[in-house]
Amino acid sequence: MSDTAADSAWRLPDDREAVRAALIEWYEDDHRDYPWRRTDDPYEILVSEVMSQQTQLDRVVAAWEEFLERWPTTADLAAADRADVVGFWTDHSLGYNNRAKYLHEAARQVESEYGGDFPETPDELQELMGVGPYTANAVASFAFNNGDAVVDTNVKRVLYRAFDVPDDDEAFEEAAQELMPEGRSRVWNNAIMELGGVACEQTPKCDGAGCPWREWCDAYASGDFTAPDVPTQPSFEGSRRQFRGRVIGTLREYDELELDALGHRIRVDYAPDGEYGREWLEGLLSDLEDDGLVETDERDEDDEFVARLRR
DNA sequence: ATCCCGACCT
DNA sequence: AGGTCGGGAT
Repeated sequence: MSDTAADSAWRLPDDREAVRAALIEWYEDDHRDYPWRRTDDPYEILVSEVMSQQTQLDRVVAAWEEFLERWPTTADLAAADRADVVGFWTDHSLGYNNRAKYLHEAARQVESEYGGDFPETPDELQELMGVGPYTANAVASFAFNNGDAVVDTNVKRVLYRAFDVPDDDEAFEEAAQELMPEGRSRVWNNAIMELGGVACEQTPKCDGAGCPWREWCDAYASGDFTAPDVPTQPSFEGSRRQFRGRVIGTLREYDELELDALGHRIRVDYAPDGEYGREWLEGLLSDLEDDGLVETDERDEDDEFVARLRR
């Protein structure tokens, strides 16, 4: 048998129960008190997970509360106009508008396919739009205490440092699952992500945060706190994403807008026949249309091409 | 500049 | 397997 990354010589401490107990005790003793940690409503959990996928938690709190005040249940959200949900997303600077669409669509799925009651297993949850392996396990865990071990960038960093688990998705899955105490996914997944969030950060605070795993941690022993590579994103300034965001933001202010008018409002160097002109803008709008965020209309009479937010 | 509790489509 | 998707905070 070859010594691939997945079956290389990592192993968890023998004293596994002690490792588990130490982390859970550490978490229960003190942790950040985010409001979604005090609910077991799967819809409220899902909203928090989707919002926090690429947005800092401290900025999510207010948005989460307002979102649930406006659309308290999946039935409310399913009945909403997509333009309003996307608008809310933009107003609260929650990033990727696609996620607003996913959430809206997922709410409709829960209503139409599950009669308003969320499915309770990770596999079923993954069928919901925008819900992948991570989010499915998070919702199953935090709402139903019925998830498998979550593996996100925090968990990877912790496992990589503490137990020398190689930077390999299979290995992370296996190690995480082996470590999680059976039937305790709610507290466990909260705890291990909290560890990655407040102690085993990019720059670790082992002693400051009172890390409960110091006695077992390979990195703490060796002083090597290298972390798995997280792919760095290209700069946002001048990116395509930036202009997508501007299109959404601009179309919110108008019922509909003609192509050139829109172009001039999203970039100062817009020139209909230039490098960033109609052709470029139509490509952008075409993608936004495929994403279900925008609709366009060609009017034969005056040969006018208009765009508006999709309802 | 870099960070931030992934998922989708091809 | 790789490319794409926002934007505020630090």
